[in-house]
Amino acid sequence: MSTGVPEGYDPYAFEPFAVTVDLAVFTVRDGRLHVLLVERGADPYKGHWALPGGFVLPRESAETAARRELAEETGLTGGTAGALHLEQLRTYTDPDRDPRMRVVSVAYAALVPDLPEPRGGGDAAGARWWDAGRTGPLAFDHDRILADAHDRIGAKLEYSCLATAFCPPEFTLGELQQVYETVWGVELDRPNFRRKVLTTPGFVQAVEGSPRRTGGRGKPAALYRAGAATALHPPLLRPEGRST
Amino acid sequence: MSTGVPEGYDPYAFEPFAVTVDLAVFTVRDGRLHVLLVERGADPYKGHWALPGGFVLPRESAETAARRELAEETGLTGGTAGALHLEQLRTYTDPDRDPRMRVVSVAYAALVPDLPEPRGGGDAAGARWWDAGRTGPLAFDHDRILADAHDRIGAKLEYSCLATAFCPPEFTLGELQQVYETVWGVELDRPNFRRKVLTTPGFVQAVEGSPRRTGGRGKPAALYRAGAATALHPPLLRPEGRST
DNA sequence: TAAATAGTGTCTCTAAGACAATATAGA
DNA sequence: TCTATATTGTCTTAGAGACACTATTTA
Repeated sequence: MSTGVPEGYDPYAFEPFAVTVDLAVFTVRDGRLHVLLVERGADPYKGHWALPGGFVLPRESAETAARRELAEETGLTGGTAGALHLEQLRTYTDPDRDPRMRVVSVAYAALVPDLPEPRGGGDAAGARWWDAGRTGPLAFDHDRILADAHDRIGAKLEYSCLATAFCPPEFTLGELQQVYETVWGVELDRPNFRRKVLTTPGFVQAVEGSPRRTGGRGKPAALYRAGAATALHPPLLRPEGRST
Repeated sequence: MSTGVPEGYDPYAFEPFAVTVDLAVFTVRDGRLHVLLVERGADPYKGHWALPGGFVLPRESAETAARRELAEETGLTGGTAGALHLEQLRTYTDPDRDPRMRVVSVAYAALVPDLPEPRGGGDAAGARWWDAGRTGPLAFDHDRILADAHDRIGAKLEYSCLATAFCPPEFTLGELQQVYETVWGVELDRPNFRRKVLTTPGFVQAVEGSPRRTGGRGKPAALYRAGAATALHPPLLRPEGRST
């Protein structure tokens, strides 16, 4: 806004806008991308599943509201939720996107390591992880938001170090590779992936003292932590075409 | 929003949010990136320069509002403004970003070919193009929005065909190269740039009948139109580091 | 002619793709 | 042992960087 409020503008004169946040919370579980959904306990869309979210409070920024909702829905402590990767995706403003009133929603994508089942707090009837590719039709325009979020995450993996946000503090290169394969839906060559990750300065950092983790059978893998870098130069491009 | 409006929620019970759009309209002029600013005619920030923008009307999407404001501020006809590249950037929601009331603003970046001076319609005291790197402190949080917009445009040039949006319908490769050089603030090798553009399928399309345009002196350059592609594979990376 | 800009060709080098081979664990 | 996973290494190839050289215009 910039051209000034119209002379004599009264904030209460218009039908007010409500502002909400919607969250696409992703995790990688069993080699599939999962998203956190809540079951709606009231109309409209009662009984449908939807992205978690809620109203932005009068003295709150959208990001603060998003972190608050995330903590409520996932049962994470405030400290943990505060450290998660949260990224503003875009804002959905279609005048008819909510049948009750004019609601503008700021959507966020959040990436979390594999977490326990959510407790389903707040006013939702239930909450659980869904395979991101096999959700039924969601409430409101949430199918669109979910698709946009998946696209964005996939694109960001190419040129950022974001994939580590899906991993626990210490992880193997195999786990990191599985993040890429799961989000992109492709298979990558392991030696080449390894070379790319290790030759990108600051992407990952070896855990000293060579601790190793067993992944069942096979040779134990070395552990790494996320490095200091945030961007990838050059990017780690998907095998085929891209989006957006 | 998804967890349902609180029981008995009254849209008028809270202090309402206002929703606005802010536009970072860029063009390349004289080898410098320029942005369209308007001078504020009323408090707050009276006399300061700001990004053009305005309120989203009750039955309007944010993008519709942005195109309407763009047409008003630039004096473009509705048809022309409707075809311009307009990209939602992000939404700014700090509770104190406007001293008058709670205003949430959806920011857009627009790319236009070099245009005549704007007529400064609407309620702005004046409107003109500014060198994007030499604006004074702007009103509200518009310095931040402008910086974010510049970053985003620069990043998108790498992996999209967006640069043609800065060019007229028919353009030379030299003009296209200057878009990259201006937005990125670097110099590119002409033969290499040419090779990259011409070997990327669908980036540009030669204008048949070999019409040519004189750029003063020197050999006339061949003309091209924007091609059908929207993404660049592989991307056209900046010489040095990246952002975001 | 000189200067300016457009366009071509070529050599080099980086990094990605393909994939063979080796290492170390559990069954 | 066999199987599974991790790790190393090597050959090939696509594409970017550097830059010499040619072409076509105006002054």
